[in-house]
Amino acid sequence: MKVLSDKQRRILAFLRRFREEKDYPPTIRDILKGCGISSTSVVDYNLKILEREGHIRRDREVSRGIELLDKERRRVVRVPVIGYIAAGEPVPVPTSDTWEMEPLDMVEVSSELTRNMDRVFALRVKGTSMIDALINDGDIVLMQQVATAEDGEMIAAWLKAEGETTLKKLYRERDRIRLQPANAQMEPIYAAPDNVEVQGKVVGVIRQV
DNA sequence: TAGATGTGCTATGCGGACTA
DNA sequence: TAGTCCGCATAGCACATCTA
Repeated sequence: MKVLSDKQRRILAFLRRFREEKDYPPTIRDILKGCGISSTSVVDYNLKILEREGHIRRDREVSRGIELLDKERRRVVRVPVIGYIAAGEPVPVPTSDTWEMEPLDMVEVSSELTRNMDRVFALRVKGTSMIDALINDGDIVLMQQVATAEDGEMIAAWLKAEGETTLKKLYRERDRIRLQPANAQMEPIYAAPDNVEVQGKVVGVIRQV
């Protein structure tokens, strides 16, 4: 395998960065601008080399048809989708006894997303209270089962008196807990500290398009 | 629906480095 | 020194999509 030139490494890094930021591949002209190259033919020339060397795959039939072929294939882990999260409906969070319970569904996610944490489960979101945090109705949130959380963390909070579970950001105030929605149209929920039980914190989101 | 724009690609040629 | 290769620039074509 040939050693890549600086320009080829720059293009490869740009492809990775663009993919992570936008979740779709760049055009040749995006690469041109992003890498400070002055001609599309230079981009094409270097993409041909990257393809030949097995760093990328190109589909010339479609626009943005550049696919990164990472050498270290990402490991995929299966996460159980154990229920829904929405105000008013309790969520069946697994305990140590019920961890192996039958899930509604399973989702496959990159191990990078779960960062090898244990006790990770998924919940399907019902409602739009976290829409400003880019969590919409139908999305799936990856949760880690924890008993406590830091201020500002997004959690599944069990309101004992109301018998409800809700997905909100947690803030501790003097003598109460504020559960803050990420939706300008919605008011925060205030509750006594002993009425709130943290069931898990959000570690990732799988968005529905 | 026509023109504008975006995108991918090719043909051609130039300059520098290397080699026989 | 001429030939070859590499990396690049310029010009322009074809096609798809957008917009007035």
